[in-house]
Amino acid sequence: MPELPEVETTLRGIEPHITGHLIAQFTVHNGSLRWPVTGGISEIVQGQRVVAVTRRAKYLLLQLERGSMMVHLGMSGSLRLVDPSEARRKHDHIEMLMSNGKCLRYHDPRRFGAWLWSENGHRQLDHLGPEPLTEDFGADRLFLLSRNRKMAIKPFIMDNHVVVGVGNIYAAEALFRSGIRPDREAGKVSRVRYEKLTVNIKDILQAAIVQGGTTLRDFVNGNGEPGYFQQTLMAYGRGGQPCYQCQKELRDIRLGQRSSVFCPSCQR
DNA sequence: ACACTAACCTGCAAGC
DNA sequence: TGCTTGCAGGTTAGTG
Repeated sequence: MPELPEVETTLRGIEPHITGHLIAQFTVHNGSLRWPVTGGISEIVQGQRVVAVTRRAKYLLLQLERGSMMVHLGMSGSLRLVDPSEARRKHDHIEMLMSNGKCLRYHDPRRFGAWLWSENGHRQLDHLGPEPLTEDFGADRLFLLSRNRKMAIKPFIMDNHVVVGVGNIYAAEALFRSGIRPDREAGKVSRVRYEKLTVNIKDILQAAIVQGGTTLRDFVNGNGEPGYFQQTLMAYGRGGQPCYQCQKELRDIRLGQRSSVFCPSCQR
């Protein structure tokens, strides 16, 4: 799944083909997602115009005339624009036929994703921290929020209350570039190192967006094309292999049930 | 408030 | 060949 760059890539791929058009038909083939999607949703959204498509954290928001649909891709979700005549694949759970003839298909083998309709906002968005690529996210915030926190720094920067959009891949990469061990206690990292980390988080996310995201197994953008950022990964997925900087063997430890690769020599 | 675990589900690779 | 195990991009709900 999709971290922030993959969601942003998806947004840019589908937005121009969706915005301004009517939802002609909305079909739920399998509504057993994180929260059940009932067939009744179809009657509500059909006939409504898509006013805008935006992103908040890893959520996509389809703004309709009388409310909004919040879409999350979970771990294995993807959205693709297809010709309606194209055969539906296994795990294509939801499809949205637009008045311009385009069909948006939601594919999600693990079904950790979500499609939620609301007329007046989504409570999931209420507690979210700042967007990483805006001025609202800076080193001061990381430094202040981390004081007296015993938690390891990697789960700390992956906490959506702290900052959104930093998932397992980009957390590992940002810490590698910053020379910070992922298991370092968040409250003991200096302000100077948080400044470096902040810059690296922003740089990496931005670079990944430019390259169309990271495709590990099956991520595709709105047009079915893969991303290329995986060619840039220095740490993620490289446990046991030599560090590109010092040739020492990269270690793979578990933090908060997530694999965390780092270089014991370059990261302290 | 904080720290930590288990859970949701399918697919795939590795090991026996 | 098959069976079992563990792991995978995220988030929430529940425990102390």
